[in-house]
Amino acid sequence: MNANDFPVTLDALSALCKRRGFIFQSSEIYGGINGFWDYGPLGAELKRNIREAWWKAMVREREDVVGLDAAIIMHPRVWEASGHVGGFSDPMQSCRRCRKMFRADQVADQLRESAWLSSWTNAAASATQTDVKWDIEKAFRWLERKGSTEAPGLVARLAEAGGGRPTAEALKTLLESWNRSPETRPCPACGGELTPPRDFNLMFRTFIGALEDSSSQAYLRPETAQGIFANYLNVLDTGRVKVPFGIAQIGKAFRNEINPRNYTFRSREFEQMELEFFVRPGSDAEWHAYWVEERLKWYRSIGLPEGRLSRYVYAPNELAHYASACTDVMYRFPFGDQELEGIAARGDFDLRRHQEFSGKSMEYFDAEKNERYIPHVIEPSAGVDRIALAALCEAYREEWVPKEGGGEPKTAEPGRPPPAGYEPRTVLRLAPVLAPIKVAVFPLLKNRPELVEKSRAVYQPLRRRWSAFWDQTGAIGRRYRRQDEIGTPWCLTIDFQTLEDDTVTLRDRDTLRQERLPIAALGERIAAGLGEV
RNA sequence: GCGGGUGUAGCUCAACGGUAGAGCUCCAGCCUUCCAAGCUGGCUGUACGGGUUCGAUUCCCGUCACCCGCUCCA
Repeated sequence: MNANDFPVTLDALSALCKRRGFIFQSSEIYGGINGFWDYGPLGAELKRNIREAWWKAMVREREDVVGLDAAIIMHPRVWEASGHVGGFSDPMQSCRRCRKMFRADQVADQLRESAWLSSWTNAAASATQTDVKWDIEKAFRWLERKGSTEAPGLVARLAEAGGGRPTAEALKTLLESWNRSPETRPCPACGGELTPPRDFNLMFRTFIGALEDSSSQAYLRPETAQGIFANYLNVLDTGRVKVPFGIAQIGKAFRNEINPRNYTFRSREFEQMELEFFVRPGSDAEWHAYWVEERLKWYRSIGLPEGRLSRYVYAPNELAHYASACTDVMYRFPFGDQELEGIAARGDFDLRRHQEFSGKSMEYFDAEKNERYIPHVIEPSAGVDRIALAALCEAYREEWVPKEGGGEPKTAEPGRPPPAGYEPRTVLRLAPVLAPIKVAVFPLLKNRPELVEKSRAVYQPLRRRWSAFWDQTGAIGRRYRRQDEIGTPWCLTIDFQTLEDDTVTLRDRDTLRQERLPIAALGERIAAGLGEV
């Protein structure tokens, strides 16, 4: 890689993606809608290539993994079992000062355990034999003494209410308000003002049938994984599978993210590629390590280099209570190291929960070992859109290329004009397997019918096999540049020699080199370049 | 979600309380024997809604979107 750590900005990349038809903002003609993206003709091909590379590596080439395509909307009980409804469907309050989030129904409990509040209560309570009363004066003195360190949010709030500095009067008003309406209670962490309870469930809700009431409420799946767990028994019964085995699925998932950012990186609608790999309890660690390596290998195979990939290993206190290990595959985006995929060892949590909620036994009988158990699961879960974005970031280059051909491109130095004899180009150096268009076919000149006709004849059989493109517009150099910008690895040019001996020139996107080869050899040459042989 | 900023053609940018312009791109034609050449012609725009005004792209308000920071991301 060149010296510049992040040679591409998201601005430059998103401009190219829009200009060339990779990615559009959803509903753009109506002003756009935050958190949703549409993939144009080239983006659709790119994503399809990513999915196919994954499916090939995870399902087709393996004997121990089968595929699945489950519905997006599932029985609402699925999300109770998974834990998505319950902990996260309750209204939340966040502190306007320290920004911490609290479940509204837990604020009272958390206040009882709050350090600043007990300190304050102890200082302000004036106990008689029959009653405990708050002494405003004492309370105010505590605030003046310890408030700014122990409850800065509360002090700030009183100062605001008191017109610059805290007053006993403002305190009295505040205490009365807390007694009147519990929703105005202070932040358990800092004493600041909490927002009113708001719904922070990140699942999109919908209704089944025409009646919109609570009994018909359903959710768009926030992850594809549950479709796999819910079908575990079906696949076990019909798929002729034996532990260890996996079920793989690709599909859309939806999360009502509070604040989508970084182009397509965090979207509200996104596509996941998930594998649930079921193993014998006790072999979790071994299989987890295996899948981390497998997945990293796959990322390298689609052109993401070792140097930009990393793994984030969760510390024990970061793990969900049921997980024994989790490793994220990270990619160095222009906006920092971010997760492409999480590989988690989830134990038997999911199957056990579904057993509990559905009443169906999830036990597996292991005939070889003659034992019965609920399999443990290793879950590699990847985001298609994130991988597409990483591939685009990785591929995007601004280069200087020699004007007359013959010579290697150089990496452009940002903000400087190219040296004499060179001109700039933008190129996507996508791995050929991901390139939306594999090969472009040009007649050298468009006003020579024999060249045009011949080029069509070369093009037709190629497009039946690969995504191919034919173009006769403009000078040949311009057509090469256009293909460079969308990542087409090879361009074929039909010239006058072709008419004599049925050979064409094949121009390489990355090296700019041309080789002349017989039309009959094209199929093999391109297949080899794609690693298909 | 909070604070700040920004919205004019596909892109980069002009202009103006009274007919919105350039370069590049794109399309068509001519030309062109391998890396964005040239000539001719053409398409396309004031984010959306409301207000003020004789008249609003311009001023005001709201909404939406985008950017930056914070937050959030099971």
